[in-house]
Amino acid sequence: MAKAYVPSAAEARWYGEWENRGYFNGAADSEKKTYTIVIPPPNVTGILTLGHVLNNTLQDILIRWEKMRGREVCWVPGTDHAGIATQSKVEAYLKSEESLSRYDLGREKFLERVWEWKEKYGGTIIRQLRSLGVSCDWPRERFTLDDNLSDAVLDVFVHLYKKGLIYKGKRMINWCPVSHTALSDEEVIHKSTKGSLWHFRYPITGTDRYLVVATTRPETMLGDTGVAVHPDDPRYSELIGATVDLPIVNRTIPVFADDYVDREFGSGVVKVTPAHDPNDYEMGVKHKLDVIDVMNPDGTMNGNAGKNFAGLDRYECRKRIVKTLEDQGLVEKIDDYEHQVGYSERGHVPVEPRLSEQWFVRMEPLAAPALQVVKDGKIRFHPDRWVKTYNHWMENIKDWCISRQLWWGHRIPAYYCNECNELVVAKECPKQCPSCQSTNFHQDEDVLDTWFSSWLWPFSVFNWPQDDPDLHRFYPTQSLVTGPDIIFFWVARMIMAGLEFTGEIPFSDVYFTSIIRDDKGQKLSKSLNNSPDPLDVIATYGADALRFTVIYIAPVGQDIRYSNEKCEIGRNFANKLWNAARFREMQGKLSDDWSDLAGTSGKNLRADDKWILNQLNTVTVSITNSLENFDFHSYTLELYEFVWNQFCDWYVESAKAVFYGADESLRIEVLRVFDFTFSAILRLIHPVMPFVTEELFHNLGYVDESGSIMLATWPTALDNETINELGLSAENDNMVEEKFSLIKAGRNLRGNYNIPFSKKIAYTIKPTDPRFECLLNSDLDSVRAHLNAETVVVDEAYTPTGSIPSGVGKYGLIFMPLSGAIDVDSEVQRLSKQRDELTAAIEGIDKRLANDNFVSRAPAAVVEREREKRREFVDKIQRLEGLLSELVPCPR
RNA sequence: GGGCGUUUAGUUCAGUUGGUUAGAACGCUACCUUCACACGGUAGAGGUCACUGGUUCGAGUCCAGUAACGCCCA
Repeated sequence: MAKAYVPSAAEARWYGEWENRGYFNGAADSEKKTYTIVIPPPNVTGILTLGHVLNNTLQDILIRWEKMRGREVCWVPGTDHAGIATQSKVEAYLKSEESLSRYDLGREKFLERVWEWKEKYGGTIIRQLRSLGVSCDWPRERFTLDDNLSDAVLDVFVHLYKKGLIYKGKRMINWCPVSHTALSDEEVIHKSTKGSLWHFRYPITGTDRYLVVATTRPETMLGDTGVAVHPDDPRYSELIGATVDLPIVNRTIPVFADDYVDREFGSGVVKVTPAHDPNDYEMGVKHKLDVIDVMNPDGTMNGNAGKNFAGLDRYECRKRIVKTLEDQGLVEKIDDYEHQVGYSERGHVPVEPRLSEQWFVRMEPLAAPALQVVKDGKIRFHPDRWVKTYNHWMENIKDWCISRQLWWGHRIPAYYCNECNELVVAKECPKQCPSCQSTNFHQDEDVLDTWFSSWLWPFSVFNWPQDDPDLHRFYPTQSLVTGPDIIFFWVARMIMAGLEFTGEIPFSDVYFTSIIRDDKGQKLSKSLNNSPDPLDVIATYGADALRFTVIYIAPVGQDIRYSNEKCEIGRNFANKLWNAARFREMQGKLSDDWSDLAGTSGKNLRADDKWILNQLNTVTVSITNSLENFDFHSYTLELYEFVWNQFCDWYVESAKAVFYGADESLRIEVLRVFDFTFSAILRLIHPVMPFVTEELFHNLGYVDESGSIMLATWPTALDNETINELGLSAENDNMVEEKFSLIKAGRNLRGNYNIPFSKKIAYTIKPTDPRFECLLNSDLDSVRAHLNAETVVVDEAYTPTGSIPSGVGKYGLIFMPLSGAIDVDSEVQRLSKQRDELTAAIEGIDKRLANDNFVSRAPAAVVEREREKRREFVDKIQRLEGLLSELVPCPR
C-alpha cells in the first residue's frame, strides 16, 4: 500500500464498477422494504456547485446507509427544464452565434434548437455528480419534459380545471420586463433599495390650491386615475369628492376616501394608478376607477403615456417626468427613501406589476390537507422549526400564477375555437367545438411554470398516472433533502400535489440543508468569484474528503462557512484511515473469523481490547441514532473522534505491543479484535466516504475482488450475552481510561525535561488501588509502548527517595527516575499548581455540601457524586503533598 | 412592521432531559522524522459561555428583556 492515500485511483476504480454491477439500481420485484429518494432535479443548464455537493452527499449517505441496513433503495436522479433560465440561455446563445432572435426562428424551429442545445450542453451536472460518488439509479433518470412526465402535467392541469381549481383571469401579476413573462409571487425577490420619495403638487380643480402626493414611482403618474385620502383625516375631509387636474396629462381625476391610506406616510395623500400597482388596482376596482396602462411589456412607455414619453424606458421616463414637474413648479420636495423593491429572480431587474390575463391555481383547497399532514407529524421536517415557516405560508396562501409567456415548457392544454372563441381544456386538441361545431382551434400560446411539473416529481418519475410497478414499489418516497429556499416553490407544493393526485404523502421526512457561504460569511456567487468548482476540489483533495468535510463543517440548520482549505480535514481523515489500514496490512493476512467475536472469551482479551470493543459498541449505537435523527454533523464528528482519538491514538498503539511481542496466541486474539473493529469502522464510514472505505475493504481482504462494501451490512450493537461473555463493562472502561490518563501524566514528565519521545526511558508506577495494579500487570507491554519506555516497574510499595519527577492519577502515581539532576523549583511549581487547582475545586464542592438546600434538594446521586469527587481530590492532594515533601532542593 | 434563527478559545463550531475543573478542529508555542501516518506524533498556552435581570440548592443550558448580526414574509 502507498504511504499516503491517493484518492483519484480509488475513485476511478470503483465508481464505474459499482455502476456496471448495478449496485445503484432499485429492483421493483425485490421482497425487501423499500427506501426511496427523489433528487431535487437540478436545472438542466446548471453545473455542479457546492450546494449540490452538500445536498447530494446527504442523500447519498442516506441511500448507502439504508442499503446497508437491508432496504431496497432507489434514488431517482434527473433534471428539470427550467423554463426561463434555459430559454434565456439559448436565446443569448443564438443571438451571439447567429444573431437570431427566437422570433426570427418562430416557435417550432426555436424549440428544435433548444432541444439540440439541451442534448449537447444540458445535463452537464448529471455527469459531474458521478465524480462525487453518488449512488443514483441512473437508468431511472428523468427529465421534466420527458413524455411520461409531460403527460402527467397535462392530466393534472385538466383535472384541476375540471375541479374548478384552475381558472384564467385578468389579474395584477409580477411582470419581468426582461424575460417578457409573468412570474409567481415566489419568483420575486424583495431587496432593500435606496431611492427617493417625491412629493408632487396636484392642482385642485377650479382653485389655486393643490394636493401634495408622495410617490416612489413618478413615471406611473401618467396612468393615475384617482387620488386617495384617509376618510378620517381632517386635513383632507372637505376635499373628498372634489377633483384634481393631473399635471402633464391634464386629466381630471377624483379625490376619494379609502381607509387603506396610511395617514402618517408622506403627505397622507396617495396617487392611485390601478394599472401599475396591486394595491391601487384593488382600490380602483372598489371605487370604479379607470385603468390606464401606460407601459409596454418590455418596460418602456406606450402611447397612453403621451407622445412626449412614449417609447422611453421607465427609468428614463421617470427622470423626464420629474424634470417636467420641476419646470412647472409642481415638485414640493424630494426625500431620500429606502424601500423594498421586487426584483425578477431571473431577469435581475425590478418587476413591473402588470394587469394581464393569466392562468391561476386556487391554492386554498389544496393547502388545507397539506397543512394537516405536517401538523399531524405524518411528514416531519428537520430541523422542525421549518414547520412554522411552512404553516405561515400555507395559512396565508395565495393563488398561484402558473402561466408563463415563454415557449420552452409544457404548453397549456387550452384550446380556443377560431369561430366562437369557446375555450376547451383537454389533453388533446378537440375535434369539434361544443358550442358552434367548428373544427378550427388554436392552442393557448403560454406554457406552464416549471414548478408546475416539479410539484409532481415524486410520482411522475415513476410514470404516474400509469399503472407502473415502480410506482407501486417506490412511491411514496421516504426522505427528501433540499434547501429551505425552495420550501414554498417546491416542498409545500409537492405535499399538496401528492395528497391531491395520489392521495398519499409524497415523502415522510424532509431534511433542510444549510446554505453554503464563503469563510467570510458571504453568499457564494459568480460575481464575487468566491464559488469554488467542486471538480477542482475533488481533483485536489478527493471526493471523499470533500464529502466528509462539507458534512463535518455543517452546523445543524445553519449556514456553512466553507473554504477549500477546510477540505484538509477530510483529506487528513481519509489518510489517517488509510494508514491505520496500512499498519494492519503489515501485520499479515486478515483474521479468518473477523466478522464476529463468536467463541472469544473475556479471559483471552486484554483490558484495552475490551475497552475498544465497548467504545465501538457505544459509537455504533450513537452513530446509528444520529443518522436516524438526520443529525449528519454528529455522525461525522463521532466518527472522527472515535477513529482518531480512540482507535488510532490508543488502540493501535496498544495493539503494537502485542503485534511486536512474543505471545502468538494473544496476537491472534488481538488481530481478531482489530479486524472486527476495523471492519465496523469502514462500514460506519462508508456512507460518507464511499471510495476509501471500498478500497480498504478490498485491500485488507474483507471481501474478494467480486465483493463490495456496498453489499456489507451495517454494524449493530452487540447483544448483552456477548457483552458479558467478552467482559465489557463501564468499570473496565473507566480503569483503562485512568490508565491512559496516568500515561499522559508520564509523557508530560518527559516533556518537562525535553526528553524526546523517541528516547526510551524508565518509569515506575505506584498503584494505589489493587484493581488498577492488577490491570497494569495484566498488560505491561502496552503501557511500555504507550510511554515508549525502556522499562515500567509497577510497585505498590514504591517510595520515592529524593527528588524525582512525578505525576498523580486517580488510581496511582507515576515516576520518572532520572539519573541527572532535576529542576526542583519547576517540579515544586508544577505539583503545587495541580494541588492548588484541586484545593480550589474542593472549596467549591465544600460550599455546595455545606448548603443544606443542596444536600436536601438535589438528587441523592448528584450529592453522592460531589462527595465521591471530594474524596478523590483529597486523595490526590495528599499524594501531591507527599511528593512535594520529598522534593529537596539540590545543593548548589 | 411580523416571524425565525444566531451570539461559547485567535478562527470555525460541539456542548443531550439544568448537575465533574466548559470540549474539538484549525491556528499558535515547545519538542520529535520512533518501525501506519509530517495529510503525522507528544506536550502546552488560550474562555467573567453577547449583555441585564429572573427561576433554581445549582444556569453555557430554562424564562423575560436588551444589543448586534443573518434569513424569511409583508
